Amino acid sequence: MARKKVQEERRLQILRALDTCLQEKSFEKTSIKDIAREAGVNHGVLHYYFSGKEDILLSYIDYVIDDYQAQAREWMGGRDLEHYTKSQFIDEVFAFVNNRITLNKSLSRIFVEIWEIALYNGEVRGKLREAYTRWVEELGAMISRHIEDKTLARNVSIAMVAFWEGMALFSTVFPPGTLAMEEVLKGFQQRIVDIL
Amino acid sequence: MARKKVQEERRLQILRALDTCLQEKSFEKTSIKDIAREAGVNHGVLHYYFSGKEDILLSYIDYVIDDYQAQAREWMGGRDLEHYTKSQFIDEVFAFVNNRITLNKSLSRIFVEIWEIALYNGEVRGKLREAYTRWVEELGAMISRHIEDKTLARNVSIAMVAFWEGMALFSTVFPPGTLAMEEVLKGFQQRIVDIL
Amino acid sequence: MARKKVQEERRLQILRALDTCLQEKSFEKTSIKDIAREAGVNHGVLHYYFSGKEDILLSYIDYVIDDYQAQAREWMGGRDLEHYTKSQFIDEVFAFVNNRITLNKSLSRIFVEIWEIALYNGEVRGKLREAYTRWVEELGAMISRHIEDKTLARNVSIAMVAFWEGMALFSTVFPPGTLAMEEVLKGFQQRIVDIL
Amino acid sequence: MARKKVQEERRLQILRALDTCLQEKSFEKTSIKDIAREAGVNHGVLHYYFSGKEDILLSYIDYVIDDYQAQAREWMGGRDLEHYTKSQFIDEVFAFVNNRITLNKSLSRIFVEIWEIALYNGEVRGKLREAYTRWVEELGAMISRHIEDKTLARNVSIAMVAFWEGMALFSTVFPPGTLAMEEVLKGFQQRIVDIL
DNA sequence: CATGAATGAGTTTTCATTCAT
DNA sequence: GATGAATGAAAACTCATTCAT
Repeated sequence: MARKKVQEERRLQILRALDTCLQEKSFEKTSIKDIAREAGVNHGVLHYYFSGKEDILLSYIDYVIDDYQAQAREWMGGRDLEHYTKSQFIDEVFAFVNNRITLNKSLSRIFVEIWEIALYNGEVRGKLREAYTRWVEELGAMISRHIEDKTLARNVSIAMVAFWEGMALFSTVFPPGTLAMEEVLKGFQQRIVDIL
Repeated sequence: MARKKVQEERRLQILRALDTCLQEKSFEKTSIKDIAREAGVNHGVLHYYFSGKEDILLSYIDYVIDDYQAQAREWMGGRDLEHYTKSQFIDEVFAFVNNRITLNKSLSRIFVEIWEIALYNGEVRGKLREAYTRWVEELGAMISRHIEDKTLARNVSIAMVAFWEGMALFSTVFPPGTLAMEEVLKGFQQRIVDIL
Repeated sequence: MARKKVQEERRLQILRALDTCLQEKSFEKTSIKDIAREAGVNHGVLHYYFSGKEDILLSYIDYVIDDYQAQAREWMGGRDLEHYTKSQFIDEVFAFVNNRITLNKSLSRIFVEIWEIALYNGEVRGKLREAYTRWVEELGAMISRHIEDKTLARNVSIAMVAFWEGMALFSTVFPPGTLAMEEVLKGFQQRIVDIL
Repeated sequence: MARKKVQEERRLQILRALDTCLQEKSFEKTSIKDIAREAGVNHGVLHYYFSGKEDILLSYIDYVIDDYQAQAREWMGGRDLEHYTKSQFIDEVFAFVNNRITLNKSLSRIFVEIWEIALYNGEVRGKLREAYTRWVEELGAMISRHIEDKTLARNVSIAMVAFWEGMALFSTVFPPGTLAMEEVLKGFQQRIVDIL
């Protein structure tokens, strides 16, 4: 039991180290030794806990996706969505997404990195597809409470996620303040209110 | 003069080869020899025409951006935007962007690759910033003809580009038909019509 | 005493595991962990019972040689060689050697492996020299009972062992039935009868 | 043309370097850098001329086998076997094999190494099988000129090769003079004369 | 005694780059 | 200008061995 914990902790330590490394180098350019150095462990242990660099990557992606899904669950659990009015609901959703995702620059960077890896790696692509599908579906389910047309609900949720991702993309390239990100997000939010 | 032309042709040949290579491997994993093989030239010449791998990359990005700006100019030149009605204008813009950009999967892949490189490379980031800034501005200028509020025009154009980019991102991960891309694009287009 | 037995049993368990491993990988490519896995023990204990990988090897070679000498002794002990006729004797010797050694493919493989190690390892070479010397001498002694010329007896026994080893070598490379091994062995046996 | 020559020369240089290395270390323990050092070239070139360590090995084995088949051809070409008497023929064959093969200690070492590799490597095993098959067949064809029974001819040639190989094996382990190698070989030769 | 986490030397391989021809 | 041979740095990975628990 204690053993398992130690193992899991070590793995997390390594994944967190990779997370840090990715803020300054691409995964491709990040060497096993870089990660080890950042984690403060011998590079050999990375091969002890993971079967190779690809395994680290895949585990890392799971870790990132799990983490942000946990955040989403936590957010949902913390409020009584059932009794929200339409605009209260939208306010809350945007507040959450804007602050935790779209305007979270370091998360956005990580995701751009993952999108790129997905371009050439089917397994990563699968993970991404699954994560976004779930996101769209859960958002769609929430929207459905405020709208009749289910197809519209789904399409709106796809559009919302696409828009958020596009904005996140911009946040990695434009220095804060350059693009009127907040304003644009607010404008978009207003349109969504109008639609629902 | 002729000399210059030959040189320029050789460079283009190499950049086109890289373009092909990027459809199956990341830039990082694409070797100079891969590009040379694809271009049908000896790998040594790549160092004659370019100062190194990074130089090829930078030139390639210019080439890609120039190419798509040329397409945009050609499109704009080919029609009399001045006399378009609002909805005609929007129809045309979406038709162009959807077909040539958002749903152009191989272009989207290239751009995801470039976005990722920009994450860690200031020069590339600059090129991207400039390209998107220009895009937003030109779109904003066009929109301005149909709307009073100039700030709104700009914000709408930012939102449009962000949305298109998000959809392009999705197109690289979701098999065609999985997400109701066309429908979502059409729905979004309708909202833009409503706004203007 | 009991302690010693347990220890000895553990060592044997490990050596038998190595024996199994060598059927599919060279000693060089067989890792300590491979052996441990095969033996069903933790790899750490291999360093407890043996001083290192080389020590395992040396012990293993002793084990193999001891084992096959034990077989020989058992064979000799089981029959009254004193009263055999010349051809009875030859029949018996060949029957034993052919079945237990020359045509024992997995033993032959092990020996090829050991011969190769002996090429570069003086200690192993010594063990091999000693084992073959003893074999030649014991065979020579048996032959001497049926022949006057002692030098001839020795030379014949050397030739016999060489021939058997050569045939064993072939058995590791030629699929059974490819070379007419049995027939050749029988023909050779006949010549030996003729000589004695 | 000249290019090809240079390439072939370089490859040979590397294979000869491996040959030298194998006199003191097994192939497994010989590193690419060892071979490069021995050949007096940068280790990178080994990957330029060969696709990897296995390719070097395979090429080397071809080189060794070709070399010794060339020796055999040269030997055969140099004498008028048609007009030899039986015992002249046997004399010559043994003289050649004894000196060039069986008692050529460094060649024997190489072959023991190759036999061992063949144990675990199907491609090498195939090469060995082919080489020995050819050897047995050519020897059998020569013997057939002096004997009626074709099956016997073949079996005798198998036995001869097996015996020679066994003796070669001994030569790698017993210091010269320890075993009465020459005498044994002479005795064996006499038996062959008797048979034919 | 047993375990398994940790170490670090060593191996093969890749590749941008240089340079003589 | 083109060619391809050569260089050397750096990467991922393996593994015997050590050692604290």
